[in-house]
Amino acid sequence: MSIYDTLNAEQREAVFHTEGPLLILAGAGSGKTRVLTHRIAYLIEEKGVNPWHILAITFTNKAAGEMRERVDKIVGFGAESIWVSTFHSTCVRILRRYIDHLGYDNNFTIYDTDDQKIVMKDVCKYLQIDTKLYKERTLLSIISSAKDEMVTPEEFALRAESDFREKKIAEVYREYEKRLRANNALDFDDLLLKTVQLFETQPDILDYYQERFRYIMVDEYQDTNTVQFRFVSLLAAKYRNLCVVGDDDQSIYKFRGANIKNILNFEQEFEHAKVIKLEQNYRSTSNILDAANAVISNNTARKDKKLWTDNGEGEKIRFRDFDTAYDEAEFIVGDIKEKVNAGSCTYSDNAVLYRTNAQSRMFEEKFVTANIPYKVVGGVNFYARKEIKDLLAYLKTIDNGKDDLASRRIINVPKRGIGATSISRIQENASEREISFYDALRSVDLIPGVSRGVTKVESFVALIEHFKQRAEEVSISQLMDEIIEAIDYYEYLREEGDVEAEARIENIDELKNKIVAYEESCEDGMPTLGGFLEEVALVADIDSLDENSDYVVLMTLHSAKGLEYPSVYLAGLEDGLFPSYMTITADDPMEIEEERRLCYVGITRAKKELTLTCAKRRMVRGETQYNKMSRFLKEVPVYLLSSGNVVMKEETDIPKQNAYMQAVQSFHAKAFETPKPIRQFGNAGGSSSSYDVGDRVRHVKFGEGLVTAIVAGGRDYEVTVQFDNAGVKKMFAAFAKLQKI
DNA sequence: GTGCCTGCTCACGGG
DNA sequence: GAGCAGGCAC
Repeated sequence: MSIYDTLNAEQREAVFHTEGPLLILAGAGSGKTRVLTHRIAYLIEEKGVNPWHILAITFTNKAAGEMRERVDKIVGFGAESIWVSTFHSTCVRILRRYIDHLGYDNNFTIYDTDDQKIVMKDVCKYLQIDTKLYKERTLLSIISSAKDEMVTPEEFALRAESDFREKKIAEVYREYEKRLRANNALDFDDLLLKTVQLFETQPDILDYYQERFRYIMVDEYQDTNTVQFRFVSLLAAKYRNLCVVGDDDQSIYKFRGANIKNILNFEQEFEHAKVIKLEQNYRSTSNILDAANAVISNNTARKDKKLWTDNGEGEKIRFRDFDTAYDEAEFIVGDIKEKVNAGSCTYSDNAVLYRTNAQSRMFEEKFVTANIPYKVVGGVNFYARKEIKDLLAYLKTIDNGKDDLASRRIINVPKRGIGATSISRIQENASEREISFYDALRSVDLIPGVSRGVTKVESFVALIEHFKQRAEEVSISQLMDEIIEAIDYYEYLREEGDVEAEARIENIDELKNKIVAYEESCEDGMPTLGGFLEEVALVADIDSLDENSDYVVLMTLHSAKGLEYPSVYLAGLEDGLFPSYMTITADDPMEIEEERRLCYVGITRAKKELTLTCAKRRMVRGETQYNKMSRFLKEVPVYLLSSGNVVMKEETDIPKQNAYMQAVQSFHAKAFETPKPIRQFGNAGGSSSSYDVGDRVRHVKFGEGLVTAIVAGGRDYEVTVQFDNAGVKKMFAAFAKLQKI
């Protein structure tokens, strides 16, 4: 009996096919991680491949960690020399050794989204860009896509030709690049791009890695973008032992450049590629799977496949609709509490999934009130929090003074009386002399116009120099404590924001824990400040999920990819929220298909129980929205659903819409060609406030009148009313509070 | 230089 | 509803 006997025929085929390109189309829950780990074991134990020659790439550190753990379990010897890591950390490891060939220093810093924004702000100021016409966010996302597509600033400028706007953006791109380079910094996209540039310009380095990585495996292949594809192709070009695993139905990262063609055209790109489909699902009940299959079958752009399982039917899928998002959250929280109290499951068996991070707040409130342990994944990344970034900026400045953003961040935190004017003068001086911001601080007495701040700056420099000395003598955690002490950081936080201070201090404790964990994990080498900073730069929020703790997990559908739970709640299934308003109104029908794949991902996370919920009314950015139930809900066959105690009848159009909703919809049917999410108008109470052209209405001040026109404006509807005693008035529906009579 | 107020904009997803 | 730039008083 060998370990491979536990695999099914297709899985075994995938494991045994070790030479040449291989595409594994692995449906949700079809055991692809099992296949990958067994394949690694097979390569080493049966094919005699040196573990040193194996590279496995995943998307998150968490996935990498899991794979590493499972590989360690089945590979007896040499597992530690296999590279299992994310695209980004793989690239960082390569760049730390060789980026000097591209004119960077090997101890470059990595800029996160916040850092990018600060640089972009500077760039716009410098180029006198009107940030009303060109928003920083937009500019950054254009640059990001350009990098994903491997378009350099020069190429971007060429493509712009005579288009004024494009030319302007090209200028911004060039300046942004210049500044990153001057700061010896790379952004996330650069990590991939620079590695590819390195490979393309340095054949000997490429050859070294091609020889090293003779067997390459890539997980979640459907979410690779162009530059990642290029990276993998280059590495695999020599030995062609490339095994990619993916599911086109789970491609949900188009917005950050994922190119679904990478998987759809794999067989054209890599000649004689073997394709294996894994269609048996080991995760879910057949009811859940049938629902997933039914939904996804509405997509046109997909490879044909159908998941099946012999897990048995299981429970029906529960469907509940509520009046408000408040009721929805209350139901889900109460339901989980009931189940756990009855002893039928633990908290950690349950996950609540939603489309947007903003939806988490309502659930958080309810979980807190119900005293249920929970964890929200996503939202603000731990390392993006102000207090954490402040302290890390101290560490960065101490570690090497080259990161201008870090030094600038902390020079006046806590307040030292060094203001914006002094800071910009110092920055200008630093740029002129082509030295770093911190080096300029050291000779601040030579900078004209900063006389008043000189002593303050000097004492800041003395502080940093002192800690540089201490960094040589004490551990990182000790250093951290000394810094917090010296700058009286807790006191500073308490003065700043009263309510949040305690939460921030808790976060700092968490940071200290992470430092200690890093120090302990470095058994092979000395823990260094630089090493720690590098590690935290690439951490994603999802990486912090801990299976051993008992809490309910709340996260977006995007974060849930690759995870599974016995019981899943899919909340907020409303047109306008999920699928999102943007995709409904988009010209490109493919956008809805991407949303549908997201829905498919959500459904297939569930092993035993799936609960779908929606609310008629919810607050979105401060205003009440009325939404129809999601079109995806209607794609789930009615016979799979149960609604409360009553099993749904086939012919019922779910849910039964109340008179108000119908009225609102008929109004919209006239206002728009296509159905759109329904927004609030008239009074918020909702029962009988709808009116139409030709209706008699009552206004609180103007009395009674006749509605003569309703025009959709940007945010609201402009209603024209012929009042009996007050003449013709035009007013916005939300404010007018007109009552139909 | 700092702190407060106001008004404006933005609101999908993430390494 | 939140975060931020800009204006203003101290």
